[in-house]
Amino acid sequence: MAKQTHPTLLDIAKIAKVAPMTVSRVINESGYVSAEVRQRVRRAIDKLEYHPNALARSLKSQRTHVVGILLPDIKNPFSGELAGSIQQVLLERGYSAFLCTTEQSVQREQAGLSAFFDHRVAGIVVATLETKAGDEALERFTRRGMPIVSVGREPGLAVVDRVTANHWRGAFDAVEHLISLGHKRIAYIGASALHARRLRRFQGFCDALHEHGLDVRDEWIAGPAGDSGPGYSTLADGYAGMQRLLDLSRRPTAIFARNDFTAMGALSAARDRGLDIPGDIAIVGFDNVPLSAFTSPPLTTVEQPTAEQGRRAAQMLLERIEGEVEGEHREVSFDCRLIVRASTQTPAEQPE
Amino acid sequence: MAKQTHPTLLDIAKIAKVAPMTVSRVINESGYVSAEVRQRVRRAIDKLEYHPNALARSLKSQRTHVVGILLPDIKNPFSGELAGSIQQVLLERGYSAFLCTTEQSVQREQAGLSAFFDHRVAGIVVATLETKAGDEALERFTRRGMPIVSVGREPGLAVVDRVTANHWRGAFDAVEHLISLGHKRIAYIGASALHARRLRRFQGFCDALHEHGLDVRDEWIAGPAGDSGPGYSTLADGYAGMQRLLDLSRRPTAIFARNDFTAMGALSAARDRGLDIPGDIAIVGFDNVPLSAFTSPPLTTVEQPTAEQGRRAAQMLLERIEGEVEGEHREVSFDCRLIVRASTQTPAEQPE
DNA sequence: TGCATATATGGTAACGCTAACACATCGGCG
DNA sequence: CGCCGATGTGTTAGCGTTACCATATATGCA
Repeated sequence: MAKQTHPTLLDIAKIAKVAPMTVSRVINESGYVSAEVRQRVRRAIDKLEYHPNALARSLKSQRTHVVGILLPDIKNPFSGELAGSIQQVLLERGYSAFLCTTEQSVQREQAGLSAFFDHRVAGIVVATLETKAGDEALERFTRRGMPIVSVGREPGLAVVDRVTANHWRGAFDAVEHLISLGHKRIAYIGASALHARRLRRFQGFCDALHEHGLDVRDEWIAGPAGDSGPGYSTLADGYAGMQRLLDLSRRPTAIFARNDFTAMGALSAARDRGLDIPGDIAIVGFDNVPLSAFTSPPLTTVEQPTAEQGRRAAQMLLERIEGEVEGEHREVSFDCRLIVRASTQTPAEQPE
Repeated sequence: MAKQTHPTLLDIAKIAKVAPMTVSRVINESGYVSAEVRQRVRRAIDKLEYHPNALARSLKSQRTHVVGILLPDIKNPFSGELAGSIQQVLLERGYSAFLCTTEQSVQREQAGLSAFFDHRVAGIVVATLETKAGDEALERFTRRGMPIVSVGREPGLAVVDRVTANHWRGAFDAVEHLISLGHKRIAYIGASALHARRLRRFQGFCDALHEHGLDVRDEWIAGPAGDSGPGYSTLADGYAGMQRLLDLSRRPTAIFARNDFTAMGALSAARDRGLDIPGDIAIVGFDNVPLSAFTSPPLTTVEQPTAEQGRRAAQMLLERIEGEVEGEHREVSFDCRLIVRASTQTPAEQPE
């Protein structure tokens, strides 16, 4: 067992020849301490390289300065940027982050949430997809008075405040953009029809088609090969999905991909078949990852303000933690923005 | 102030009509407890949804089950994958992760390390670039008996165990691959000559050229525009660097990029100039990010086993924490692997 | 029957810190 | 001169948990 030993308040007190309480006062700059004693204590602190034990402090004060962040998977660039922006706000206000990624595992989700709870974090930011067990756990936590903010989740129960982007609208706009270019055969890549229903981006896709009198054809909805569930969709999923769509006798002329990586996979598959983008087939992505501006052709996509969402979520959480805000759940929704690049244009003539 | 209230051992003890110590025994499954009492206690625990306070436990037992992870920036896919693989091992062994990303800020690095220390983490995994202040802090921590494992860092001081990949060799192999194809004018994109010196990938690049009697020309070393330091190099850096190289009267015929994103930026810049890859100019990346197989053309690159490094680092750290291993610092180095794809081929004839 | 051992439970103190209170000493002022 | 508030320091207790010791009954065996 690697044993660590650390000096305590008492050690400092002995060296400075004062009571522990006085040392505490120096550290917290609270109460009265004479200049002379303060200096003596400071010197002892420096000498021993003393750092207060946050565990003991938290136990005594019944509050921590730690926030739990629950993310789906860290490879997803959305998660990364979110974590970074949340952390920035936390650090500025003297909080630290306890992080857990679930990687689609309910077990990991439970383990992570338990760890948060056991360590009595001051609050939690959740950015995972809803699960039954997860929602129940969160609900238990809120009953104990733990502030929670969700990011990018459906308006579920159990949650105090909610930050999200209008994915539905973003998808709607993207698909309407394709329609306005003259596309009538528009496919979706990113989740099976079964799982897609839960996704707002997919709903926006469907609603845009309906609004313009176009069909949502089942064969034009391409999920991952093994239908692995509603998790993040990858390059390989996009590639495989596009291949399936291109094998159809009645091909789509445009693709709405669930995210940029899926779009890039689709792009790659089309290119490998010798097709021209956007001449033969148009592609729209979602998320505006940095790379989307550098593909060939650059990808038309929808931007969601990820960092803003993270910052806002952190701020809202801290407001709850510090008791600046109480009462009703709050909801903040950010707009998405269509970014038209070269991967979309009017379709070539096609046989009906 | 959002106040949380949690039941304690004492609450359970009262309900189950036993002493707190007995409850503790039930929870930890230590010592003797009769079946009947155990059941009574269990029922009380379920009724109140009691969860032991990890803070109090840690304070008493003088050990935590929390590991600090210090990362450069989370957007970097290497960091993401590393964090994920470390976490997996930690969770399996009942540990949780305290995470901090430095984003090139010495101040954030210090704040993060202090937070780790104040919370008395059981150990630390560091994957940031060396800084003077950071090394000093780590050295102080080791003096206190805190186990530390570094990943991907130089063999610096202050650190117990070290996990790394042989970046030098990977770069050497990649450049030798270009040379074997007949390239003689090979450029580097990713850091200014000043900062590149510290990078093993750059050293491998230089050494390969020297070994084959080729020059390392200063004008063929392209760093980011503002020379922003040794941090991660981006798509935009690659794009801008390639533009500068293509403006030279004496152009390179091949590019060794510091990482895949830089390579993709370079690829994009070359394409925008109407150049053919690899016909006009060959490009090699580094890291084998998923996307590198899907660019056009797919990118020749060097793979480093990121997840293995993370898992190994976590294992080594846990071995130290649990006292299974003591004494001398250990070093583990993983091999990189050249992955030849379509972005490299024999150069076209060029005027000398 | 007596005594060692296994089984079962409780009491006390301590981990490191700080809120709350107690107790000084000092200057100022009616 | 006595009283008040400001200033400076110490004492006590408790946050929730568990290590350690004490106690009590049950069981086995000579």
